[in-house]
Amino acid sequence: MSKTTPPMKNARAKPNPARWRAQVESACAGEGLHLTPLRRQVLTILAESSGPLGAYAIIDQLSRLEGKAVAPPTVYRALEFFLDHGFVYKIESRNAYAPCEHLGHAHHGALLLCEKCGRSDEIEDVKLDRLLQEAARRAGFAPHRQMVELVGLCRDCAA
Amino acid sequence: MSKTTPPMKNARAKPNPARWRAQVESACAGEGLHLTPLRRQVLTILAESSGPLGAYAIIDQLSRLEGKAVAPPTVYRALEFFLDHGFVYKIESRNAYAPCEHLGHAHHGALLLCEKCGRSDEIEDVKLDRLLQEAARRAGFAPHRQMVELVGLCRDCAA
DNA sequence: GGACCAACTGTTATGTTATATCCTATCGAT
DNA sequence: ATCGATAGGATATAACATAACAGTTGGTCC
Repeated sequence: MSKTTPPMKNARAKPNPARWRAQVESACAGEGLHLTPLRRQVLTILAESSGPLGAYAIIDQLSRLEGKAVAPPTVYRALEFFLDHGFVYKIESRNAYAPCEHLGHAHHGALLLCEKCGRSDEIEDVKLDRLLQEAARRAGFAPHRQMVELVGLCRDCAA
Repeated sequence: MSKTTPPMKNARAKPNPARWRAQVESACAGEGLHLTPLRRQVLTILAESSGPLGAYAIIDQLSRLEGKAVAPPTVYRALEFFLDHGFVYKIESRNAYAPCEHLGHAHHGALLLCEKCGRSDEIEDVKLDRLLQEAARRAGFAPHRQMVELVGLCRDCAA
């Protein structure tokens, strides 16, 4: 098994994997999106992971679950589906993927990435969003997608 | 030549490549940093590019300049040097590298990335930084490095 | 029903980005 | 002169991502 972006050692479990799954399921049902068996598998893998996963970590896990080799495009396509609909976000600075809490609110969250335990927390801050929008506007820029990632130590690891 | 993150087609020239070079030179002199011939070459390549460059675009250019193949670690090591000292920033969402304006001010800038022309502008916003710091602190998080990237259309391309 | 189209998945191959490892050269300090 | 520290060369490989094409399924239209 290759050494791909793993869920880091001490990463704490997601607040509520089951809830996230349920939210995605209902959102898909509501919007007529196809939550196929394959996508459901990936959903489960992401939900049950203790932290953000690299695409190849997902590929490895899925291969185990399926009992046969799964090729990269299979997983990347599932990820694309989740990304497109805002169910998952990509952590650009790590090439990793994680469940997006705050499904409703057009996920503009900022990411807090612990460099010790690998944990990834999402925070919402309306003021922050407004400020970003405004700063962009002043520069004549029309933003479309935003990424805010803070790398450092989480509360637990700072101690 | 491989198809690596190029300087995008219409990317406008950097405000002042020469000034940036001079700033880096003087900063290195001041802090006793070794600005070796190799690093100087990479500096020049970055300064003269019309936009952010991928590592392999730098490798290609450097290979041309040197008249012989340059291996990836050579360039990655030079980039690491510049990144460590805040002379260059990495655009995580593009895997590209660009000169860092605002050398003095512990570059906390936000990046405005035009998805049409490829241009990358850096904006400083003290309020934004404060807000981020504060939001992190509220979450018990001690940030260390921050990345703020907005992808969208720049003024010129919006028209 | 049969023709068709769109969405999804499988498969193979390849492209792109980044690092590990080991070795050599240079230079200043002991 | 030796030694350690820093820089760079060379080889190999790891890690991340997409292109291109083929097969399958499920719906729609006639």
